[in-house]
Amino acid sequence: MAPTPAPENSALYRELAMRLRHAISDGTYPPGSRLPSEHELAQSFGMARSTVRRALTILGEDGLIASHQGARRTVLAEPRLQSFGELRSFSRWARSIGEVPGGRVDLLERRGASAVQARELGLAPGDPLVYLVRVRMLTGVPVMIERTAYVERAGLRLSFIDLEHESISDRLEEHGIVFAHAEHTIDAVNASADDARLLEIEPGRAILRERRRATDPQGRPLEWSEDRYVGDGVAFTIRNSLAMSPLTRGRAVSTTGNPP
Amino acid sequence: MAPTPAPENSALYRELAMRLRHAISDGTYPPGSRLPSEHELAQSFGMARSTVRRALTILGEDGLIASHQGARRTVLAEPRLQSFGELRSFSRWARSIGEVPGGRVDLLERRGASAVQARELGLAPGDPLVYLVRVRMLTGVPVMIERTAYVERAGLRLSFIDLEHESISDRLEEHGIVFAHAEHTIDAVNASADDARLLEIEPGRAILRERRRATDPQGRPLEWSEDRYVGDGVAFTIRNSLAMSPLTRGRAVSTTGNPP
DNA sequence: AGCTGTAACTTGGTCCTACAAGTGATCACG
DNA sequence: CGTGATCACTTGTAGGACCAAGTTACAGCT
Repeated sequence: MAPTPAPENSALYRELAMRLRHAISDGTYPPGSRLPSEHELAQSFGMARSTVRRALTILGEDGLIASHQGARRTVLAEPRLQSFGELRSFSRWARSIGEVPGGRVDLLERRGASAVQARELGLAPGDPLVYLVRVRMLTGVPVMIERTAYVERAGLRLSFIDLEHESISDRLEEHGIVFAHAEHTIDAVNASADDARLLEIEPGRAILRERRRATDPQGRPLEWSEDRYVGDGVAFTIRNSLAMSPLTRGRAVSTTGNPP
Repeated sequence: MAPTPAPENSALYRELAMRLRHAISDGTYPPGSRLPSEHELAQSFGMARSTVRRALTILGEDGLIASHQGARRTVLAEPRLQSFGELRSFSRWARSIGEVPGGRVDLLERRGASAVQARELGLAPGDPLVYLVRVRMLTGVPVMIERTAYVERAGLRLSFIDLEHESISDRLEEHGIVFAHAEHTIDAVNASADDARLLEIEPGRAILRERRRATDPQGRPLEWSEDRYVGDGVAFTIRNSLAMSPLTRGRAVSTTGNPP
């Protein structure tokens, strides 16, 4: 058999993973049930067992199925719609849950990198970058303040974007700037007077703070952002397994200094 | 070549992944440098390319290396000591960062499941479970309140454990109760009067709340826990990539009701 | 010097085989 | 009727082959 040339960006194993995910969420394989054996899947989809295994590995990493030597795989949970894009982009996430994303630009300027920003973006202090502060809303209600420093390469493209309504991620990707890796640090702080004003809440309310550094496929930093979510508006969810755990608990570092 | 019989629980590819991880953290392959090619690694470790690839896949999922068709893999970051065990167990985590874990039991009793607990643990409301409230400390300083509901199977073992000093996870594993999957939901709330008293902070301070459901390898729920961390004491970190993203952002659900 | 085209190298994807190790159900036997 | 041994099935690990597609470096040409 000739190895299929892969029609689009879709590999066979990713295709199958997607199909199985759907099959789980549409009730073909409800939680608690067992999946067909690797052999059967290979047979019925016309691919090799190794390819099937690769697809199943993905579902396992997502925490959707459990597997043990000797026994058929068990469906654990229904998949949540989630993707890297939804996580990085507020707009995409908002649309995916049926809300209307909105934003108000509070500040957009070219400036020199602070010490923290320089360290996180791999620049020298004072190197030029683009700094953007936005209040993000879900269907009119403010839920998050976003303070992002973009490296120049990405940031200069921002001038051409309608920041109030368009998705920065979408636009940047069209210009060949792709976000591939991200590191998120999550903790809790009390709302400052400034936060309270922008989010229309009382000062002191609990804020879920996410600091994020995103890089391109080569690992070069693209953005460093501090997002502050209204405490009771948003939650983060992680699934992990013995085999794979991308989540770490750490002592909080006081990188509080995100400049005015 | 006969496939090596695997000396311990260690598979070849996991062995190699571990070695590479060490090689990265000890500076052999510093961030920014490129790894040897799959072929070279296979050669020098005497294994097949497919096995090497499997090891490299793991590092990629951990966000340690970036890889692109055609070019050698690039080292992105140093590995953080992290493991599923450290994430689930406060004791293990504390020891791993060089602190002395401590705890004070506030409450331990057998009781009937509340509606929320029943749903999360797959029980009927009123079914017996074991409920444990502890204040956890790092080197004497309280940093977290842990309110955990164990299914009976796991919970009944608790009576034999010295809850103030021993690690519950360690002990339960010795009894054949293994935690294999977990789902964590993280948001921020303000400290209640009760929280403030137990954690020795002022009421209203920002609290990082982690709700967690852990299951055994078969996917059967073992525990459902709500942990409240002092906001400026602890942070969670997640790495993710285009290829894999176990982290989801969701609207906060008001599962606030963890009983008195 | 600068550019271009090509060849060698490198990773991505698919398929195959073989064997080890654990599970589950059947079946024969006491 | 229970019980234990057996065996087919299933997943885990390892090795290997082949080609596609992207990157890099170098040689040679202008």
